[in-house]
Amino acid sequence: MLQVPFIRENKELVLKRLQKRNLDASKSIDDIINLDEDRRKTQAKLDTVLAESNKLSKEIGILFKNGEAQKANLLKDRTSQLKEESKALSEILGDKIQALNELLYTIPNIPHDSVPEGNTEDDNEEVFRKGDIPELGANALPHWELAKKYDIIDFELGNKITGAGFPVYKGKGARLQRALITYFLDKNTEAGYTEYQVPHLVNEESGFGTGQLPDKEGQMYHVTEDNLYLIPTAEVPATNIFRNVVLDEKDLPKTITGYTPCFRREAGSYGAHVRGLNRLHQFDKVEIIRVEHPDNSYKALDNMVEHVKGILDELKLPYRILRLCGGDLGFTSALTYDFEVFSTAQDRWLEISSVSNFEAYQANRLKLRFKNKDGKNLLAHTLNGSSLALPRVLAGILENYQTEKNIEVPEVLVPYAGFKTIE
RNA sequence: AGAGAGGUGGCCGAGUGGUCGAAGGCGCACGCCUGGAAAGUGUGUAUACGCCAAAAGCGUAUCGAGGGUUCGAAUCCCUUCCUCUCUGCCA
Repeated sequence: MLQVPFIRENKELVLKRLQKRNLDASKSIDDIINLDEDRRKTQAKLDTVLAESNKLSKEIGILFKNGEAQKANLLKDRTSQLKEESKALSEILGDKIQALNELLYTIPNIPHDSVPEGNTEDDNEEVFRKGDIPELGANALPHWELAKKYDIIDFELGNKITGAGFPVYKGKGARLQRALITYFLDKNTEAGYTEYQVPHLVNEESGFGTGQLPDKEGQMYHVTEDNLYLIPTAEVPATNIFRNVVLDEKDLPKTITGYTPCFRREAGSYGAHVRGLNRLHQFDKVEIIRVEHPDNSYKALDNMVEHVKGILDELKLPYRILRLCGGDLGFTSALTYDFEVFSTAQDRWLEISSVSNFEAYQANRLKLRFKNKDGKNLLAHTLNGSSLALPRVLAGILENYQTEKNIEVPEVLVPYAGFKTIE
C-alpha cells in the first residue's frame, strides 16, 4: 500500500498519477489525509493519558513499599479514571487505524511516469518486436487440435478428474513441460537467480503481504478448513520470504527464481479466448523475483526485460513487448512490461510474461526494509516477472513449430526434452 | 493426533507482580592502548508511532500473537500460533 506521509506531502502528484488508471481518488485521498490527522491527534491524547497513568502507578508502587497505603489508595482513584479514558481512546484509535488501512487497501499503486494513458489493452504501448512469423500453410491447426492429433494434452481427461481448465499432459507433452521448466530454471540460475522451492499454499498474511488480499480474494482458491490459499503465482510465497525482514544494504539485491504450479479461479472468463491452453485454472510457471535498492529498481526492471528477451530469442518465437497503459496496469504495479508471443494458428498474441516493478508498494505491506549506511531503515523495492509461464509458451511452440507431418522441438529444448520432434 | 517442555534484544541467556526496554555474555561500531595486530580497556549498539520545521530531546507501545486480571504484567489467567522431546499415524 501507499505510504501515508508520502500521500500527505504529494497529494497532487498522487491524484494526477492515479488519473492514469482512470481513477478519481480525490475523495479517498482526502479521507485518508483527514483520518490520518485524526489518528495522530488521538494517538497524542492517548499517549498523554498513558504517560500520566504510568507515572502514577510508579508512585503507588513506591508508596506501598513505604507502607503508605492510604496515600496510595487515593492515587488509585485517579488511575482508574485514567484507565477508562485510555480505554476509550485506544478504541477510537484502533477504529481510526482500521478505517485508514481499509481505505489504503483500496488505493492501487501510483503508476510510473512512463506509463501511457489509456483504458484497455488496446492502449498498451508496443515497445519492442522480434522474430519472424512463420508461414504455416492452409492446414495449420490451433494448439488444442495439435494436442489432440499428437495425443500430448488431454483436456477431456482433466475435465473428468477435476474440471475445465485442468489439462492432463501426456507422453511427450508431459516431457516437454518438464523440459521447459528445467530450461527456464537453468537460464534464470545462469543469470544469477537462486533457485527456491516454496510452498504452494499460503496463509492469509502472505496474501495481504503481496496484495492479492483483499483485492483479489475471489480469484484464489481458498482452503477454508485451514484458511489457506492456493498460490496464484510464485510471487506470493517467494516475496513473502521477506515479510518483516530488515536486510542489510550490502545484501541487496536479492534475486530468486522458482517453479510452481499456479492456481487461478478465473471467475468470469469465458468464450473462445479461454480455449485450450489459453486460460487455465492450474498452470505451471517459473518466476523471478528481485528485492532492490530503490535507486536501482528501474535498472533492475530493464535487466529483467532483457533476460526474458534472451530466452524468447533462444526459443525463436515471434514476440513483442508492451508497456501496459494505466487502465491495464495491475493493482500493485508501478510499471509493467508484458511479453506476448504470436500464436500463428490462432492469429493472436498471447501473454506469456509480465515483468513489473512494485516499488515500495508491496514492501510497505510486507514491512520489507533495508538498513542504509546511516543506519536508517528504508523500504526496499520489489519486482517480479514470469520467466516464463508455460502453457502459452507451449501453445506458441506447438503452433509455430508445426509442419505438415510433425511438430519440431525448438533446438535449445532438445537436450532437455530428449527428442527432436513430436509426431 | 495424544502427553510433556518451551518461545525474552543480531545471537546466547537472566529475570515469577512495582523505578524492566529488560542483568550478564557474545557479536557489531567507534575510541584508547600497540610499530601493526591480538589481548586488554572505555563508550555505544532494537523497532514502530506520536510531539517538534528539523535535530536534540521527550512521550507511547512492543519480551511469539491476541485478549483478560491488576493502580501496575516479560512475570498471573484465557485463547491461538510455532518449536523441541516422547507416543501414535504416515509418503
